Amino acid sequence: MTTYYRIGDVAARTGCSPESIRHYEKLGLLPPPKRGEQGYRLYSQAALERIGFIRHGRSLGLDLHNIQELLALSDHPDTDCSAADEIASRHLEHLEERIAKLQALADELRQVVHQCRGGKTADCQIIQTLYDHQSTCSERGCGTKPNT
Amino acid sequence: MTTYYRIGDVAARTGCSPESIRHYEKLGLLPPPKRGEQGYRLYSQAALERIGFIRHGRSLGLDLHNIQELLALSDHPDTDCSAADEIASRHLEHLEERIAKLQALADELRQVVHQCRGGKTADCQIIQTLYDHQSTCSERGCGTKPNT
DNA sequence: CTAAACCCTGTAATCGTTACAGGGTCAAGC
DNA sequence: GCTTGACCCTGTAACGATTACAGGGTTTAG
Repeated sequence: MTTYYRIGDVAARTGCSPESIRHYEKLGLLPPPKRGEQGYRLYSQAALERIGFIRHGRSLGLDLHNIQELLALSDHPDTDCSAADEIASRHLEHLEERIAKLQALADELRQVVHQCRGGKTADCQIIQTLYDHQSTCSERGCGTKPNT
Repeated sequence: MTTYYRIGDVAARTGCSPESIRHYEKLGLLPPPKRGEQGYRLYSQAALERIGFIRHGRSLGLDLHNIQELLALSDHPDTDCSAADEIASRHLEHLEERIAKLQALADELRQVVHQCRGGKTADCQIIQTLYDHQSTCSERGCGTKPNT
């Protein structure tokens, strides 16, 4: 009596494209689903929830590797859950670091934006700033890695 | 009398790996450099500054496409520089959007982190939250795209 | 004279997702 | 019947920026 959904239905219900669902399966985040007569994938309600889990994790910015670890924990209800806490805490730290970096970049950009109204590029403050390494960059440790 | 640098020297001076330098050349951000007798690339001071421009742009989070446009503007000093302002402003907006999104994610994560000290994963608040779509997600428009 | 440290080219990996190509299956409408 | 469109399948390549090879040549220091 359990209902099964084809991949298109699942996509519509979860907001996760069929391509991504197949991708998750290939990566091992989803178990190989039942197959219908023509080889179509058939998903149970439990699979739907697992996909929801993945999407929610992604929407939080977790990478698929972390999500896989969380799913593995979830698959073993008797294990200690401090590992889950670890993953979430670590990700939160990453987020906070990234926010701080982006904030610094935005501050830097704000200083140059709108400095060149109507001028020629020869005098453009933005372009000058990009050519000038020392100006805003050397004080902080910002010259190392491009920050996404 | 102009000094020329080999790619390794340039890498050391600019903090840009040789691979990236060759990559920028292939993409057309850098003109094909002079070549020494053995085919080694030889870079002028001007090329060094151009690479510095690229790196600084990257460190601000600009993508290579935008940087290429800025370089093109810089190569034509007589053109109007409002296009540069456009690019910088647009990027600043993107940054601010991303900061806001990451901020929201961090807030959401903070609510679940450290909720499961010492428990079993069966009761883990973090994992529960991920399974539970409606909890924190539906109010805002956060269920759509994963945010980097 | 040999080993390390360079340089070259070209290709493939990373991450998550999307977009194809090339093919099969099934429904409704003519 | 037969076509059209909407599905599904597999496998591969694209995106962006960087890194890591493989497989080869050159220079330099010991």
